[in-house]
Amino acid sequence: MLKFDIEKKQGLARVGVIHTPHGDIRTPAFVGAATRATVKALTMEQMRMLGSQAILANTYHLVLRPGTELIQEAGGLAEFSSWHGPTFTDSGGFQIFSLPDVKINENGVKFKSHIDGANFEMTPESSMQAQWAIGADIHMAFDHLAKSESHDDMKEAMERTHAWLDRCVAEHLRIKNDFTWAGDGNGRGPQNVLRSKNFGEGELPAGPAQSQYLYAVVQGGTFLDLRAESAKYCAGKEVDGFGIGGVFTADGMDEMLQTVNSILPENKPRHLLGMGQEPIDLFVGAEYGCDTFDCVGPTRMARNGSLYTLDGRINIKNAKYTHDFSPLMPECDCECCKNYSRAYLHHLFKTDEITAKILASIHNEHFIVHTVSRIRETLSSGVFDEYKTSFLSRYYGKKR
RNA sequence: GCUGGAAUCGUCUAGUGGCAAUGACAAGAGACUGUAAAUCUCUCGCCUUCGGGCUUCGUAGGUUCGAGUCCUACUUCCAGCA
Repeated sequence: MLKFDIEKKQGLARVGVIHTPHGDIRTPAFVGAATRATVKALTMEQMRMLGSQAILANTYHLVLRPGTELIQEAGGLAEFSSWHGPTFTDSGGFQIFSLPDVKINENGVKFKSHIDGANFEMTPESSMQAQWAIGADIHMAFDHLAKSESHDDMKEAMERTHAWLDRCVAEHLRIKNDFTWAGDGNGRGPQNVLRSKNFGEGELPAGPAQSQYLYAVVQGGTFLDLRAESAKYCAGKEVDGFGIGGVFTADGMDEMLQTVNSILPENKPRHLLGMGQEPIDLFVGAEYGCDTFDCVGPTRMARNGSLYTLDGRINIKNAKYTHDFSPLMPECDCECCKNYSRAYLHHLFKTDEITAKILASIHNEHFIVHTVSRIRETLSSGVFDEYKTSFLSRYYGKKR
């Protein structure tokens, strides 16, 4: 069982620590989206420097390239990418929702590779196998998002997700029991080499067996009855934590999370899948009991020139920043804000220098990581409500 | 000086007598939430009550119902010959 200590609670919100084989995650925490085993435009060193505690890669992308065998050969995702910290993998289920030409049946999903059009199939079982081979600390169950917002489609997607969850749990436990993960016990080393348990006495790996952990995914869209049903279903399963999926906007998220997180067992961590582009997502998410977040928004916004400041996002490409020699965000202590001006960033973006995307990504990722860290600190010290009010009123100004 | 050729939106460029006129870049702005995204969308002669109106393709004339497209002259640039 994944170890999760709760240090402090305030309503549904909690401050805690998730203990993974690759280290601790002090929650609430923002997990960097490293879809293809890299956070776009950033090195792992830069991720460490800006304060990131964990990364999340995507099974679908890694299965296509470079393939799970190679990652296994490298010693797992952490070794391969040199991210020597906690790792998550998303199941690939989200691709059902985001790719065209997807055929879904009860067994699984048939995709066409977006790279070369090759036929590709993923099932709950193959997703579990791939995630074990990739070797992230925390895996997501293979889930299914609805094809529309209607209650019928949401219900169908939820029920399929539940059926698949049972198969994910069974396969996860089968792999866990049939194989052991060898390592040095410190979350380092070749712990990601799959080995049969049936080897001889002297062949046992030196360190204690490492494990990997599974989160169920709660679905149900914006319908509270479905969310409640899904939360109840997932809560009853032998899983280590929960992902909350299918959320696309902060509108109504408080009520939805209140429903879901009141049902989910308190002693297991909860990950709000894909949310965190807007600061309000993180405040509401943490306030209503989510422990970790991931989102491609911060780095994508960065590459497209949309940069966070305490007064809201700005488009650094706008002409008004041509002569603005002030730091992007004076209150920020990231490498970008400490060293460079808005005018310089503007110039880098206008001339399409790759440095523009690097510096912007450092800042945006730092901004979001740091904001969630502050959420943790203020929850811990009991001034979360004040922080939330002042942050959001300044960030969104008259818009809210 | 002679002989050819060329002059179209900030730049380069398409353009058969029925075009406010092609494409690219530049410029201006917007979008982006478990990444097919260093991507995508819109605007880009002036005015508009969004129906349309007005002025445009080096300059000035001309032919024609109609000219960026044909003719004449001029101006500038390019090439070759002097």
